[in-house]
Amino acid sequence: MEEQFTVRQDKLKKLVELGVTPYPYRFADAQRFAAIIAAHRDRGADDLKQADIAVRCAGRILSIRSMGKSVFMHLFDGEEKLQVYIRKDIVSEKDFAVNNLLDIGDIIGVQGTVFKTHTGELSVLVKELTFLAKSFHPLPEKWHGLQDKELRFRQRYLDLIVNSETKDIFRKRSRIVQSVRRFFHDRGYIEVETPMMHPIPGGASARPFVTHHNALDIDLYLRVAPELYLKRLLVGGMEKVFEINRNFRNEGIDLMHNPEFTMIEFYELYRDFNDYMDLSERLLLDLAAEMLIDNTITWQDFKIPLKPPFQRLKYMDAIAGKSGLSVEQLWNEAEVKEHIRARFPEEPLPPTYGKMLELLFDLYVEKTLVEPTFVTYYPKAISPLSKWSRFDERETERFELYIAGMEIANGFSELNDPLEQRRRFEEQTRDRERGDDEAQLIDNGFLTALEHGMAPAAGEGIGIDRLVMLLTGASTIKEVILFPSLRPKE
RNA sequence: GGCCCCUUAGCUCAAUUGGCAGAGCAAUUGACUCUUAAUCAAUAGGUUGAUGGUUCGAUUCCAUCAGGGGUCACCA
Repeated sequence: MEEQFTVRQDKLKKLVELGVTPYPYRFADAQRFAAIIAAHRDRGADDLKQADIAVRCAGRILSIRSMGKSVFMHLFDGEEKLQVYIRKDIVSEKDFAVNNLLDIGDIIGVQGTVFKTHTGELSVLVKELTFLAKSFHPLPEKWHGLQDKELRFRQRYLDLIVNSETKDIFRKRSRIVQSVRRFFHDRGYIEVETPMMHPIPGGASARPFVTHHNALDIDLYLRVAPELYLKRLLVGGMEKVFEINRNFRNEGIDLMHNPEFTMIEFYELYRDFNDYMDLSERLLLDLAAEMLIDNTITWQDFKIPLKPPFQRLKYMDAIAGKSGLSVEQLWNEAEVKEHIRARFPEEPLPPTYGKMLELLFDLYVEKTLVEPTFVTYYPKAISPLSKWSRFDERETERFELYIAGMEIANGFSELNDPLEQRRRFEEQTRDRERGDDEAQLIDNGFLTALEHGMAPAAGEGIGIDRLVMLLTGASTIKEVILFPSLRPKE
């Protein structure tokens, strides 16, 4: 422990005595291991010997097998492993002395020629060795990798060095985000950035984090959603916009939730929620084609084929189907209250009618929505930013997409009647007074924007972390966030 | 936040009803010019998460605390 640290510091001193620069500035033109392997993997040993191909590459030492006057090491360039072979009769005396002071975990650069060992492994015969960095700490064990979840998350760099599955997940995450971006750019959307700090937290029902701005001497809230700012852009005539960024919600941490999480929200003028269900389906199928085998999500115990068209199910029908209540009974607050009291006496009675419906939905429906399903026509009471349904004033043109019992997307025809929007906010204020502390606050700046006239529009948000979970099979949200929220230690 | 489980060497894991805390890898020293879980010989490494308690004796039993995992609640 302490001993390994001091031993390795001594080795660095000895390297300096040999004339090595302990922290050099650059090692340019290093080839990626993957490229070297791909270029020469299929060539025979004799062929390679004759070709005498020079390569230059760098990586972290993962293993050392020394036979005294010759040494094999595996290097890792963050992506692939490559074996290098150092012989006393080939490298300079100094380089061989440097080699003898190397530890697993150190980073070196090498120049040499490509060859194949007797067992056929493509390797680099080192001619020149460049010391690049010392590791004072030992790497986790090579057989089992790093198992301890806490260490994996707190010291993610170790996880990335030792566990290749971790690296795969984040490479896939990058590809997914890239594909999503391309999807919207290809359709003429422009990417925007709106404030992360809001004077009034809005756009979603959630508790915010509070911070303070000293110069203005005001409290600000980390945003729970960018929605109200993106819709201001719609008023400004930005016809198609999207933003991929973090939202912050002051809620619990579990398999599906991290206090900061990544959302894409996108909006388009002259569209409604039907258009956006179609668009969501297209996006999911494009991603599936790129990321999945047979368009099938493998997650937990589920195998879920993504087959269009996705099922569409009205919110109230969904609850009615599972609860035994009729849709008309569900529209009656007294009946709903009675049902909850009778069937779920242990549940605290929600403070508002909307919350009661949400409770029933969560208890009866959510986990059953394994196949991709658009739940549609959410009640007005729980959808303060959605436009009322053209068929039933009690409902809104809102949908949520569920896959594997997880909420993945939430979209709607945007409410663009400023007077109705103000009434909805006022209703939220009444909910808040009844004890719903997640009810939304009145954002007068947003209302003023709507009063200038907003064309009909559709909008939607998709949780990127959950999407990545589904597409990579990751079991928890912590596996798809590089540095998930943990209690700080020490 | 409630409940349940976990915490032993740098890492991965052992330890009989409560009876001297062990192994592999990593490390140190030595041998070895095609090894790849390299091999061989030797060595070192521990306040068993922390603090109290019970006991002749605690990794083991009890209490409190800390961190983590799982679950429930809130939420996406």
